[in-house]
Amino acid sequence: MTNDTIPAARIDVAPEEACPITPVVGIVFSRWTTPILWVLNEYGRHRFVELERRIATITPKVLTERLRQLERDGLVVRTYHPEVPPRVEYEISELGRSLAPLFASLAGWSINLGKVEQARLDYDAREPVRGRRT
Amino acid sequence: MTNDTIPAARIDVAPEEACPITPVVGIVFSRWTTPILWVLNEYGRHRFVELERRIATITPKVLTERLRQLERDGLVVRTYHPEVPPRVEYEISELGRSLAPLFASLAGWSINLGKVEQARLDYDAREPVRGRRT
DNA sequence: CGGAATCCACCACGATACTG
DNA sequence: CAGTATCGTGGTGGATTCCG
Repeated sequence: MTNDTIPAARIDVAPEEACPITPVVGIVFSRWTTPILWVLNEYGRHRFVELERRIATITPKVLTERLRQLERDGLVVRTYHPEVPPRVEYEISELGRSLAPLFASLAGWSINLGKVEQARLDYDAREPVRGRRT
Repeated sequence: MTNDTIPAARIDVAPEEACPITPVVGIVFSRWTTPILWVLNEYGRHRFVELERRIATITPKVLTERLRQLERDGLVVRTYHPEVPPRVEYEISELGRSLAPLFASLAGWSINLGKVEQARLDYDAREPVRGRRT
């Protein structure tokens, strides 16, 4: 505990981000990951096509990519059943499940979506006044 | 509490997303918004350049864009002081401040980053076995 | 200082095949 | 069924320049 530990340093924070949660956001909230994790968490194990249908607007290619990434990050578990026809199942991992309270929090914040919508209307209503001074 | 509330409907979920938190994610976790909100929430009101320096890797163009978006969504308040030289200050709004617990949750989940890293190492270690069957 | 305007590069995503 | 391969594009972000 001598003073040869980090010398207070500049407050410039990390070189990368001024924000400690950025890495988590990158992992958990990159495109399509939330619908996938939500579905797996909420409705349990799914086959590929089931996910595809459940999410509907995702293409198989992108679904594959995202599932790979989630599997790699340890948030999703992939199980291959060597049958004919082949069957693959995806389920949320324990690590993935640990995100549940977070998701619940997020869902809870949804009650504020109306305020956001209203803020947008207000903003758009007074913004045509070009120049945006004041 | 009669059964004339939402008639069960199809479970096909929303047409857009199979996931109710997607809208919130779009608003709160789009690119750069977290560092900005985090800084404003954590360190209070900032001038444009201060934010620029604090975040460091962001370009003024993108910073402007994101600040506009956040202002429009009611998460950030912009105050213009007509002086010479001009001075503009950004601070988090009450609505933005309501995200604080969420951010704290996220920050708390950071303890799992090591597990993610380990999962990646494991995955990469066994993946060179091409074919990815099993 | 606090931006706006312009130009450009990249790649994530979508669409459309095809396969074990 | 559960993907992979290939191609094309648009939209986002970076770099640069200029302005009130």
